[in-house]
Amino acid sequence: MSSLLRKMASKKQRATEILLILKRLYPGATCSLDYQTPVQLLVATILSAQCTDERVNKVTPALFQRYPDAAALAYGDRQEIEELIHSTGFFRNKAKNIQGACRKIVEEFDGEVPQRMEELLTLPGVARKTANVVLAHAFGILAGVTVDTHVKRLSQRLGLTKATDPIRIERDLMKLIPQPDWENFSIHIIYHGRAVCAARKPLCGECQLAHLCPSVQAG
DNA sequence: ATCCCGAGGG
DNA sequence: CCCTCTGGAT
Repeated sequence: MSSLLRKMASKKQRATEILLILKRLYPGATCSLDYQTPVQLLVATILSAQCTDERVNKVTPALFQRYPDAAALAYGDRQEIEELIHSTGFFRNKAKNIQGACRKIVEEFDGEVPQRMEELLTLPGVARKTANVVLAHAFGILAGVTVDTHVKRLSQRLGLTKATDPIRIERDLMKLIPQPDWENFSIHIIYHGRAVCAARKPLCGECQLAHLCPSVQAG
C-alpha cells in the first residue's frame, strides 16, 4: 500500500471517530431551523445566510403566518416581506430570492419544492449548501454534505481538508464520510462549532476531539 | 473588529 | 479570483 493510500485511510478513520464522538456528545442533534413544510425549510435556509438559526427562528413565525406557502410568498408584498425578515440581514437580496424561488416553484414545479439537486440549483438564492439542507431534512435525500461556515472551519481545523472553496471541501468530505452519515456529520459539526469550536475563541481545553485535532491549542 | 447553517455578480 | 449585500451579538 502506498503511503498516500495509508494517509487517506487514516484520515477516513479519523473522520469516523470524530463523528462517533460527536454523536455521543450531541444525541438527537437535528436541523435547528423551525419549519412545517419543505417550502418553509427552503425559505428558512435562505434566511440563514450569515445569520444565526436562532435569529431566523425569531422572524419565521410571523413570516409564515402572514405568507404560509409558496404562492403567498411569491405574490406577496415585497416591502412587507423585507420588513418581516429585516433582522436577518441581507434583507433585500433575501426577499428577492425568496420571492423568485417561490414564483419558480409555483410556475415551473407545480407548487412543490423540487427534489433533485439539479432543479433546486436553478432556484434563485439556492446553491449547494441550501439545496443539501432542504434535500436532507425535507426529503431524506443525501445528495451531498452541507458545508456552512462551521463545517468549513471545523473541517479545516480538524485537518479533514486543506481546501478553502466550499465545493472542494464538500467533495473532500464526501470521500471521507459514508453517505448515510453525510447530513449527520454536518449537523453534529455545526453543534460542536457553536458550543465548543467557536471561530473566535475555541475551547480546546474542554474539546472532546482535541486528541484527534492537529490545530489544538493550549489555554 | 469579527462572526453568524451564503449566494450572485463582475 | 474579487466584491457586495445586511443586521445583531460579542
